[in-house]
Amino acid sequence: MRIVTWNINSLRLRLPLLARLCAELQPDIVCVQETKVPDDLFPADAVRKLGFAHIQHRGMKSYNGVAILSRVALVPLDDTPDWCARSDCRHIAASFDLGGQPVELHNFYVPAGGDIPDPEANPKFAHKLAFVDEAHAWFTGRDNRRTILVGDLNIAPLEQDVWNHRQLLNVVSHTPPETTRLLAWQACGFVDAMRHFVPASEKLYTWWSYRNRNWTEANPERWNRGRRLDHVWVTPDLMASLRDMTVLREARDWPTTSDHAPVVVDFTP
DNA sequence: ATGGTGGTTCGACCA
Repeated sequence: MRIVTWNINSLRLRLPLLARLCAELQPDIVCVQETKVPDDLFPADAVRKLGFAHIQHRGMKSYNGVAILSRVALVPLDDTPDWCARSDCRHIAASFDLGGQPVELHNFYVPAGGDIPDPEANPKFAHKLAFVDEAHAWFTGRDNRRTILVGDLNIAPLEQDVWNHRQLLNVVSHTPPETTRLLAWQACGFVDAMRHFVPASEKLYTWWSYRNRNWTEANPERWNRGRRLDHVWVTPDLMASLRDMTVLREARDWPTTSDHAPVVVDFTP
């Protein structure tokens, strides 16, 4: 069972790249964020042609939007909160069968939080912190079993999740109020599945800014200034099923691609 | 300290 999470930054614009991803990786389930497509305009036919007969999507005009594209049957999970009472299409969940038992899959797109890391001065940052607190509280109140949580969480929690820890300590995505909250949410019942495969002492990124041009090895000044904003968490009862994890870094070099790379995780039943 | 790029939608907002 291969699951991919990818902030695709416009599903309609990048349908050809989704096709390429599927041709190269043959994923069973793809969780996408920032689809930027309202539900009535969702390109369901094109997605079905890629082999995903089972689709759950929650979108709005212009912003946000999440979807789960699956080759295997999905049972939608509808009793999820309206985070921060905004109806802004940042979470969708469903369960599917893994080895004869259901697994619950949550796909999140956490608010980016704007530029100023001060909740008093920046309502977007306050929203981000409140969103993570709410999600933490909701999962804390549940019996988390056989659950996978993926998505663009827009926070790089560990020192080696950014290209320069000290330099980014006051940059939104890596500030202590964010990283502390994210790790507290994770600790309420999850294991970091990416760090299960790559030790915390090694650099690991999933996002490279569009604004950093010429980020090639030939340009060491700007090379590889990444952050790990995308995550895969699992409940401990699924750790024995974890088989492999890859950040498809090469996808960040595809023409007209997203600023996020897909994260691929393989499970065995 | 600033501005750098990209998507949605057509001026401004968001990332």
